[in-house]
Amino acid sequence: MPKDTFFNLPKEKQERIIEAAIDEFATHPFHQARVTVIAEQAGIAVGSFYQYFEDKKDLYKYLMGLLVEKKLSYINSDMVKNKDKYDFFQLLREVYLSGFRFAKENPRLLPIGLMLANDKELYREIFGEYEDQSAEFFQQLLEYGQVQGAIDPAINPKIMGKMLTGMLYSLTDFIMEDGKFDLDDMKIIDQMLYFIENGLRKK
Amino acid sequence: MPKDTFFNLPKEKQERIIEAAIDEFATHPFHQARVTVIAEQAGIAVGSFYQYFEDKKDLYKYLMGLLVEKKLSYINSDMVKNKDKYDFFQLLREVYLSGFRFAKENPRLLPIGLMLANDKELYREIFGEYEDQSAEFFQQLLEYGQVQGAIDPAINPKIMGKMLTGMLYSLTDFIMEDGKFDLDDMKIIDQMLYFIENGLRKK
Amino acid sequence: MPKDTFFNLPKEKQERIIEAAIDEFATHPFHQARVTVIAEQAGIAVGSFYQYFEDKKDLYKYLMGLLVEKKLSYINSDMVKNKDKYDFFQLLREVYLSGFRFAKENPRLLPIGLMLANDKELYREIFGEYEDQSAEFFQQLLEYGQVQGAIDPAINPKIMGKMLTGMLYSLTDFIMEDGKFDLDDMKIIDQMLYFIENGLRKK
Amino acid sequence: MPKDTFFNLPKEKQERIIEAAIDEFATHPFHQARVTVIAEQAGIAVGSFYQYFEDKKDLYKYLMGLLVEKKLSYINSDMVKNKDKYDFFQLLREVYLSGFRFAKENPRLLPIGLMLANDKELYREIFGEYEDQSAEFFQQLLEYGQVQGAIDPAINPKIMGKMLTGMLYSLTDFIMEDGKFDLDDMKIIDQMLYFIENGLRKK
DNA sequence: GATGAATGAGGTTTCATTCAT
DNA sequence: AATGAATGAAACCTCATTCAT
Repeated sequence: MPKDTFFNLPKEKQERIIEAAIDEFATHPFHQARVTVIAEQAGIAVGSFYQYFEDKKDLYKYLMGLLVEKKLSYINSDMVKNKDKYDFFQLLREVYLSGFRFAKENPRLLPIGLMLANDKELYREIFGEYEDQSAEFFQQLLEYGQVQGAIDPAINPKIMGKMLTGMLYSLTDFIMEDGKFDLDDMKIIDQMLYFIENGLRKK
Repeated sequence: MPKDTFFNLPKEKQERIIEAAIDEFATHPFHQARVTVIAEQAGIAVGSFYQYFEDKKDLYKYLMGLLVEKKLSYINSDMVKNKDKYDFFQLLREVYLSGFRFAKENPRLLPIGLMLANDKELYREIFGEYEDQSAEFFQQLLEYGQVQGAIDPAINPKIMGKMLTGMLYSLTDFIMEDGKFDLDDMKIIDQMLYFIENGLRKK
Repeated sequence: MPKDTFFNLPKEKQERIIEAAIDEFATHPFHQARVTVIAEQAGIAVGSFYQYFEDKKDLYKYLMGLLVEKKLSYINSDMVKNKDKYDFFQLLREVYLSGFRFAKENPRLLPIGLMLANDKELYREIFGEYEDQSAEFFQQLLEYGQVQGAIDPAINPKIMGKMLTGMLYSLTDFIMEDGKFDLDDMKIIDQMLYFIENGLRKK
Repeated sequence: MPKDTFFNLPKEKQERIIEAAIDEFATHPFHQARVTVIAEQAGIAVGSFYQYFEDKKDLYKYLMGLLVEKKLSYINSDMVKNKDKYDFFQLLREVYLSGFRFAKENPRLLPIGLMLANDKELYREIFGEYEDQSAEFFQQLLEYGQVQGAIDPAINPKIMGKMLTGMLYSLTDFIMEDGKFDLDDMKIIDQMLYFIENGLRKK
């Protein structure tokens, strides 16, 4: 956790630092990211950095917290709360849409998350041992869908949960390569769901 | 490219070095991987390392080449050559199976590829600007499938190519988390294809 | 010398600062002692510290002055003034006793003095070039004792002055290791003097 | 322990490094001593330093080992082995003489030992919890002397052990202030022993 | 006077690469 | 070719001191 000194800073300055950090961490894996660069970018002295944060990792963890928090803020909480009022495919669409919107509006945060995912050691230090929640979430959604009768009972929720996660990653890939595609956003989502729906729906 | 001195080495020694390198790069991102460790592991002197390779990156690039080569060796070349004799879903199954087998038999190579994928700068240096070939390959396959009449014409090959890639990644994830799942291999592949087939087949 | 601002402070606050400083300097050699810790302990801001003292050394010097002053306050000034009324061994006993009482009642001050004694550079800056006064004092006492006829004339006052000093240090060592010995205080002093008296008295 | 690389160095270079280290540690307390200075003095690169030693503390511990070893080499091992052939005061003289000779010939090592003695934390790390062996040694010698009948039974060996240690320290002080005294060496030792003998001998 | 954030020089340590044998 | 010591450019982090309010 950042020290109090950080939170006592004017919002504007806090943001400058966070922005600088995101810039650095988005372009370099943790160990390659340099405190000096962040400080310089943010227009503060290196010494100040260490008055705000315990060390480089401290800032990094904090950033990850923000990322998670922000990501969660994108999902329609109303739908989550009343998920029994919605049909499986409506829920799925919502999940994909929220992931999509988040990625679209926070493109620089994406690579940070991805890099972390590939540094097992660091990942564990930050998120502990807990597993890829995404796949698990989809798995539960699928089980629920099967109970509802919307999903083909031949589908194995565990395997398919993983697959839906993989496709979600692909979706964010589109965003990261933005500009290279002339497809409009809705069309992408619709395509995915069209495909998934045909693949999963009970026949 | 490694220097001639490297290729003049007895095969056994070459292999020892490659194995050591794989070990190190599989557990550490490029910048974290240490030449010293590789040399030690391989039982050679650090100085020798630099007589075989230009520098750390040189070895890394070479390794990547091997990886790609090896990966390609897993796909059934007969099928590729005579792909017009096969039906779309047969081809797809073959691709997934080869990816699966490769991952299963070369588990240490997987994380290397993943880490590289997250170091954009390095990636570019090694593979240049050229795009995710996997997605493109699937895209072509899909287009071919549509011509053949096997694939629903409402499917957008570009988008779906990306999705099939994402699912392929998920598949390798299963292997990397091996032991945690009690699913038998064929079942996983079958499930995936069952789902994909329902999702894509012309109705 | 501390600035006026320090002396204008309420006595209570001055003491808090001094106490904090003693705590820090008693547990860390000068260069290891941290201004921040002292300020925090004393409940003042770091900035304030520099309004009271020129710098860290300033406080340290001041502390040393206090230490010396306090130490001197322990010797029976009446005896010093009328030292011709007393016999050599009475005087010696008084000196050892005062050293003993000082150490006993100010245990935290002892290590500060010891540490300083080992940082020649710093020592010189604070006490200048002037020599170990303790040894010199004992030397004079011994010379006086020889004149008096109490001390064996074969004794060399310079050498023996040094030795008496060394034994005084050993005495304070007993205090610093307090609790480890089950000897009662008077017994220690008596032993020492018994030994010294036998060693020195004119035969 | 220094790494093998250090011991593989030509003796001459090893010595240059040790000399440089002694110089630095003799004039600065551990935390104040700078690796850079040692390296520069020794005429090696900083990087080399770390190829020879784990870190600063590693070198320091090694130095301490040398010091102890050297110190022990000064005592007449023949006498120690056959100590029952000697009289208490002969043994004591030998101990003081060896301490004296060591100090005389290795004046720069003395302050290092003294500084360490005052950094409790560091001391513990290097010598563990074990107590001032010097005092204990003297204590045993005294007990032996009492059994022999040479020493006044009224003497408390524990207290007096400490005192003899204190005087030994004073003796080394003479050496460290060398040049300031016009006393010749033997005279100092003789004086001390004359005094001690009178103080301790059974009457 | 009081505060506590801001500063930056300086110290330790790492490691890719070069050099000398 | 083979070796492994030598090098030095970074990088992280600490903390006395100054500054601005």
